[in-house]
Parts: sequence; C-alpha cells; structure tokens
Amino acid sequence: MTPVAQMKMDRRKTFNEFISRKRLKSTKQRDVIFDEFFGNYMGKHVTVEELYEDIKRRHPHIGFATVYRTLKLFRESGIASERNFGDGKARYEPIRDEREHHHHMICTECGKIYEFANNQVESCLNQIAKLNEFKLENHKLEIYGLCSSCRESR
Amino acid sequence: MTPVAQMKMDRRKTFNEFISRKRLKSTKQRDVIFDEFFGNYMGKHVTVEELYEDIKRRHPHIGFATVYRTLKLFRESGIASERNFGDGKARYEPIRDEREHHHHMICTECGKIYEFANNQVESCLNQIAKLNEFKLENHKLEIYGLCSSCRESR
DNA sequence: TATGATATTGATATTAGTTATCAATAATAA
DNA sequence: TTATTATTGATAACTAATATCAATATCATA
Repeated sequence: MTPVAQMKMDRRKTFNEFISRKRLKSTKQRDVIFDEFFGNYMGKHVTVEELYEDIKRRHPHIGFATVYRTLKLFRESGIASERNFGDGKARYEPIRDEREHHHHMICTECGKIYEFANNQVESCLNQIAKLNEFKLENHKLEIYGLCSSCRESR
Repeated sequence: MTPVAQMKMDRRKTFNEFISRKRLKSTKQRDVIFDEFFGNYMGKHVTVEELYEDIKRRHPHIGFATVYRTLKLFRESGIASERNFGDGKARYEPIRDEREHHHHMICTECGKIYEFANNQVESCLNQIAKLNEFKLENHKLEIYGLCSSCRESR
C-alpha cells in the first residue's frame, strides 16, 4: 500500500472513531465528501465553495450546507485543519501527519502558498507554552512576503 | 517625555508622512480616532465595533464607516496591525516598536489573549525566508490552548 | 426485521462583518 | 477666493457563515 493510501485509511479510522464516540451517524454524503477531500486535496488549501463546486459535478444532490458542516466535522475530529489567509474565506487542508506540524509562506503578490516545517520553531513554541503554564493545543504560523519570482519582477 | 508619549509622536509622524505621500487629507475625524486608538488601546486588540462605541460617546458625530476606513489607513501606513483570532472579527492593535515583533497565545476556553516575543523564533523565520529566497514582509504566529487558570478548572 | 428515537440533509432564511454608494461637505492647491 | 479633490456619514449591498425546519436516513433495541 502506498504511504498516501495508508494515510487516507488512518484518517478514515480516526474519523469513524470520532463519529461513534460522539454518537453521530455515518452517511453517504460524508463518505463522498471524505473521498473527494482526501482524494484530490492533499497539500492543497481548499475553500468550502471550491470543494462544493467540485463535488456537485458528480454528486449534484449534495447540498452546500452539508459540505460546510462536514468540513467542520473533519476539523473537530482532527483530520483536517482550518486556515485563514486573510481573504475572508476559511480554507481546509487534509492533515497528512499529525506529528509534523507545517506552516505557510504566502506571497502577497501572486497569492501562492508555500509550505515549510521547522523543528527548531516547534521546540521553541513548546518551551514558550511550558514557561507560561499554557497547554498547547494548536498553533499557526504564517509568513507574508514576496516569493522569489515576484521579487525579481519588481 | 515618557517613552509612550514619544512612541505616540513617532506614529503620528509616520501617519502624517503617509497622508502627504499618498496625497490624502488630514481631517478632524482622523485626529480623534488616532488619539483614541493610541491613547487607550496600547497593547490591546480592539475590534472596529468596540472602538466605534467608545468614540461615539464623546464624538457622536463620527460615523461607523469612518472608523473602519481610518483603521484600514492605520494598517496601510504601518502604525497598526490587523489580526484575526478566529472569531470572525478583525482586531486592530497599535504598533509599539516596529523592530520587536510579538505574538499571541489565545486561550480557547476564556478567550484571553497573552502576548510574547521570542528572538529565537524571529531568527528562525529570517533564516527560513532567506533559504527560500522569500522577502519577508510580515508574519503572524498564534498559539491556541488552555491558559493556566482554565487548565486547573478542568 | 420492524420500530422508535435521533441525527442528518438540503433548501432557504438569517445573521454578522465588511465594503460600496453617493450626495453633501471639508480640506487643499492654485 | 475659487476650483479641485478627498472625506464623511447614512445606508444599501455584499459575502461568508450559521440557523431553521420539515422530510429523510441511520442506528440501537426489541
């Protein structure tokens, strides 16, 4: 099995456990949204609108509100993260590896989003939280600036 | 002169320069909003609504839209920063020292916002940007979790 | 398997934050 | 002073997100 397929299965398991722990129900709609989200949006940052439009093509019966609610469930269950890059729309991203937290560099010129991870930053944050008796649940780090190509064309 | 008064004067100068550079006009409303914002909201994270309500008491003639637009100008001119802590409302904060970037710890239970600064994190970010040929313009770091008191009462 | 309880769905209404509109007015340059 | 241009403030419009609710699907239990 490919690592990606394995990952997808792991997330599925996590989500199923979440569903039964919270006494929720597993539905066809949630299955479809899960497959679409984890099948086509790994490493992407999709808005609800975009995902809905995409799903509608092959599943026109699935409603907008359901996509909204399901993405919220994905976040709650810890298999997706919600981001906001300042354009007013929430973006969702499948979580690949819950241990390795990654961050974003956003080009203010072309809007491209680059990802990076850094152990040193992570350990700094853990230290800071510890020092302030803060129980770290989540964190977000975003760098805004000019990417190399936009920099040149200035 | 106290350091705070000095800082306020510096921001005023920066803003005036911005105004004349962009061929904008200086108005009584902008003066009032500047004084209120820099007089009462140092180290705070005020929403437009809150600032408007506060100003309205002594200056009932000043409109809501003007406060909005003026805070945007403050941000554009570099004397205020805009933040979003996930509750859907933009928050504005006067910039104290443009060299020392600080960050936020947000308690997911009580909503309190704690600030911190860390040189090690800053230099990490500079390195990362350099490595990726990215011209760093700005960055945001937020830690979400439980503060010490909320942690105890669980 | 049938039944009853309960969660979900999807269409749509509502809310909330923000931005756009525009005529009246104020600030600035000539 | 006059002409030009930006600003103001009331309000409308817009947009993302959430709430509503009757119909339906899911699931636990008998």
